[in-house]
Amino acid sequence: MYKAPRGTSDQLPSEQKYWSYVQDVIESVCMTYGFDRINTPIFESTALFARTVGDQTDVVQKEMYTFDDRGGESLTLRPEGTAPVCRAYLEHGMHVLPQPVRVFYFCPIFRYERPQAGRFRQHNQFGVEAIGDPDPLVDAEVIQLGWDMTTQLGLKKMNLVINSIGDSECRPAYLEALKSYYAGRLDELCKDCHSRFERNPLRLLDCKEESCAPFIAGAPESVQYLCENCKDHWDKLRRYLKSSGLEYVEDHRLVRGLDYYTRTVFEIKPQGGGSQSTVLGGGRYDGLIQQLGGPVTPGVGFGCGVERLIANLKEQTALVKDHRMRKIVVACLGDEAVEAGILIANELRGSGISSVMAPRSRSLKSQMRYASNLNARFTIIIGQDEIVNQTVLLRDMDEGSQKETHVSEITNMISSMVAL
RNA sequence: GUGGGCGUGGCCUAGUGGUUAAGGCGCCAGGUUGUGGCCCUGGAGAUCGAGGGUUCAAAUCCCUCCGCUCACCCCA
Repeated sequence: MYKAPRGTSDQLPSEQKYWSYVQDVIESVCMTYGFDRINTPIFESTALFARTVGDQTDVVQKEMYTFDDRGGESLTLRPEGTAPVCRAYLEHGMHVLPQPVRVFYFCPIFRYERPQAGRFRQHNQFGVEAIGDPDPLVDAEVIQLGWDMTTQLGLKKMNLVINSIGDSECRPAYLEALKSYYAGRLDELCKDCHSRFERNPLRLLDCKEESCAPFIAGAPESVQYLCENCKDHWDKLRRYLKSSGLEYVEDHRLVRGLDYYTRTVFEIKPQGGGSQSTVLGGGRYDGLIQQLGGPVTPGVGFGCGVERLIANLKEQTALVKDHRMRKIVVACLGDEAVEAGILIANELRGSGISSVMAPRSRSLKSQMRYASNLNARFTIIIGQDEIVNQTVLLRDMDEGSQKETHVSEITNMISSMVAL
């Protein structure tokens, strides 16, 4: 038996209401913030990600789905959404558009990881990018969009966490301070923190080991090492967030895993959420486009895990309406009736009404049961008598009542009743 | 990549050494002529994750592998 590959899953018909609900809300929120949709390819040149995400990051080191195509070119299934959008920005000369360019995407993301709760090898991300404006006002706008989306989805008890990790100007000094702080306590740190010390000191602040907690509490904070420009950016951002009434938590332990982030980083996660609960994460990436060979171009954005959004929706039992149209089932007795039934079903479809033929070579009882199991709104019954009279029986499955109707009137009649 | 838990019809579960593996949900069909939902009856559907071992006898005990799941690393 074939099964969906590890870490992937089918979005079954019964799940579709969540997906269309989330997509609808996302699209309308993005629209109100002036963000337009962009779609990029599902795979890109491997180098695009290796260069921007960072050679030393786990994403590049061990999580990319990379393959050579038949022409020998190394391609990679998109492991994140920002770099492709920046590539498209450059490729299509979007710097001539009014800046910042505001776009959003909704697409599958691939990472070769061990799956667990809230983590998959293929998942869907909704993300936004605002490219071409360094102003903290844009950071605030992007953050507010993300927050608005979660509230409009109906998610409660979410936390917005923000931090600033500086830029190429001031971060080196901070990293030095952090390393010298930790250098004296190396033998007291956990095994993972030893490798963090070497590979990615910022992540020392994110250790979940209890024994490391006291060191984190006393560690130097990046916001205290910000250079003039970064400090100004950080102060203004917070002022903008406050003035729009957004409640946020400053957390100096918040760091992000991708190398391209500068200054602002932020996350939205459910209160008391487990380990893989972050629903939305992003930040500013002022050096990314330059790294792609473009001119110095600032940008800010976030990625949001749609599966995690939906998991939260279900947990909070937020009401999500099923917008599927109820069906009309056409039940026929005899070959002649089937031919008449096909015509009627097609006529209904032509008027935008969902209609299906009941499975053939079954008793009427069985066809009725079928209609009932599909939660059909009406069943149209056609037998010999109806053929002769040019009529059908229209049965209301909710009321349990039925009446004989001339074939020429059936579509109008159903249209008016479905409209109710 | 590392560690824990778990694998019984499509789904949920009983069975923890002894005849044809049990039940619920779902599916299909019947309960007299062309009528659903409730009820009743019946049917289909499982090489008990796979392979090997112990035993007179294995879903049940042991080993290996595979899969799922949770956690770590890391991330949405």
